[in-house]
Amino acid sequence: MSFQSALIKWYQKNKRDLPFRETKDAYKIWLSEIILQQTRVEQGLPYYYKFTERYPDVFSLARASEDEVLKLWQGLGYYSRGRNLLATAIEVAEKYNGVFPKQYSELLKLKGIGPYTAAAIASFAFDKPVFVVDGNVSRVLARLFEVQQAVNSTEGKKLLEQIANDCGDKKTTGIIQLCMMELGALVCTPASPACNLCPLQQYCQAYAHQTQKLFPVKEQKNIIKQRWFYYLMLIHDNKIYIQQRRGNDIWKNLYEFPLIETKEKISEKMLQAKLKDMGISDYTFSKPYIHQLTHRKIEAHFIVSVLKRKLKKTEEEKFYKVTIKEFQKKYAHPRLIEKFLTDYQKRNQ
DNA sequence: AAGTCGGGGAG
DNA sequence: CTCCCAGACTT
Repeated sequence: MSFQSALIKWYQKNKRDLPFRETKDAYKIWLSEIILQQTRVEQGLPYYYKFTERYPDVFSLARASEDEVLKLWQGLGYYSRGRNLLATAIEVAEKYNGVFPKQYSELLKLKGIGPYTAAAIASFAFDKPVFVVDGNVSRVLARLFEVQQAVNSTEGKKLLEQIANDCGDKKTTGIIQLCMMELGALVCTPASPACNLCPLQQYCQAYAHQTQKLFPVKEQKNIIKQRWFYYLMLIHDNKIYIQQRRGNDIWKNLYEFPLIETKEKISEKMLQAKLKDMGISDYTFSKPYIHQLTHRKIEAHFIVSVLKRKLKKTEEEKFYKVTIKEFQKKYAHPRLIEKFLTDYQKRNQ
């Protein structure tokens, strides 16, 4: 028996029931693929349900505002996916009459759709024989064949794609693709693969040599850069000041409190001077909130001040004013801020 | 080719 | 803590 048939057999018995596998609707498949980029199925699934319920088709999504989409996307991260989601929905609705293009090359032109997602849609929705190597597949293949090249190098990616394409013919590509992804997610996991449950055990070179931990090979270590955020929760008239983040930076287009970002950690005294310039004298200084990401560590403090009067006109115009409840309910904001607000409300109830 | 974009879960 | 996930875009 070939490893392909062993794999397919395993898949049919062990696959998870996932809603986006039960449909051929290109819209829903596209939506699921965008949500699942760099995101575990368990984490993305609630968002898939929310989005398909609120926006059952591409036209309803195309009618939404970006604020609305980002609010629904809140908590999932990589918010450019949410922005591109809307942009592409509008383009498909207007330029393509609401029908997703079937060709890989056409799909690739749409915002937020790269090589993986274009192939996934072409394969899953339109049964095209295209194979793509995602994180799961690269791990399975790297172990199966003890691939020495780094999976995140140009050379390694090329090689893996060749290997992958040799794994199936035109008829079996789609199913083999799904099988390998599922195997990577359920059995051939990064840290401690369940080789005893693996249908490919007898075909696996890494298993034969007990070198599972050495594969896949990766290059480059992560350098974690630090940032320091001082958020001002300024309360006036029972409302707080907020602004929308602009520029190509983390949390683009999400909402936040007025922010003082510094290149180094600064003392409370240094901050005091800055605040005094803004006319803020009476305030409390929160504990540090450490927001740890893969390549960023953000240390945030929250300065809470109840203002006796408005900010200066020039400052006042920079911000929106809303109640805390409105902010939480209607304005997409980072997890970090939501965490602070939860603590804040617990203390003040 | 390298840097950047989030958040959560596993180990 | 560190690493990784149904990757894509910018520089």
